[in-house]
Amino acid sequence: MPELPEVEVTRRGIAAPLTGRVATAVTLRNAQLRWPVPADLPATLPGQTLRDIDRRAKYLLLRFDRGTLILHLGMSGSLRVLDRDVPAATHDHVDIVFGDRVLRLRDPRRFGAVLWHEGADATHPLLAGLGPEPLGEDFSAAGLHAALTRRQCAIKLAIMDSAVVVGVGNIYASESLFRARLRPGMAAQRLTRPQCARLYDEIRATLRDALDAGGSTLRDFMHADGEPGYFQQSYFVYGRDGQPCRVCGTAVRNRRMGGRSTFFCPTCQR
DNA sequence: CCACGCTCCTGCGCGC
DNA sequence: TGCGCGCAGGAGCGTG
Repeated sequence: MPELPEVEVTRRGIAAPLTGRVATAVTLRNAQLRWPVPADLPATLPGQTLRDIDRRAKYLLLRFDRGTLILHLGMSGSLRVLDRDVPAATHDHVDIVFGDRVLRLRDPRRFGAVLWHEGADATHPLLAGLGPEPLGEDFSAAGLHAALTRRQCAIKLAIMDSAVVVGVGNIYASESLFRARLRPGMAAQRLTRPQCARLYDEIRATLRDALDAGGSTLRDFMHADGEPGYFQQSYFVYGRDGQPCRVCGTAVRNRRMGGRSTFFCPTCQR
């Protein structure tokens, strides 16, 4: 499941071979993603040069001459750059062809999105209203504290809210809270300033560590027959229900919060 | 403004 | 061995 580090690794992986190239064709095999892929994309995109690729939250923003192609990988999406004549497989829904190369979106669960937007990012409903980037300069311990003082919900749900901070998914929410030694169920507004500072630090450290781990796989990222740059990672608590905490040995617990599995160590997290 | 539950979809793991 | 069920999950969106 692509979280922010995986999306950033994907961005770097596809930017290197594609930036500066001209789109020559678009193939839509299945336009029914989370929202319909615009049917006129095969008419819109060809002839336009890919100038740059940015990322905002988990959205990839492919900057073309006359607009931005917004991509989201959902839960199961992946992007690869391949030779154009590599046959498409099951769940390969969209191709953006760049001459002899192709950017191919595979997304078995089709929670992803491919959208076209002309105009400033802030004018798009999916991008307007997003909170700060966790690794950016707009995110701060003080700002996090301010955002949390209004929230009565559990801290885990708060940091997964894109209005508070973007890019913290279910896995890294549990991991960040473990590293900050905070119970996922504690009320967001009850975090003290020092606790907010710790959480701020650990959200960033958790994402940066994952990014570093992913960066090491970047070398192999674009092999035509390889899987994209998702990487194995050893988690402190995520997915480790009943197994010993790596710090103190207490059995890790799994509790459902907001319909999502939430893992924590009852001893280390208070 | 805030909180919560529903929804989209397929692959996988488990129980029988 | 095979079948069917339930769960997993990002995040927008409608409702209270």
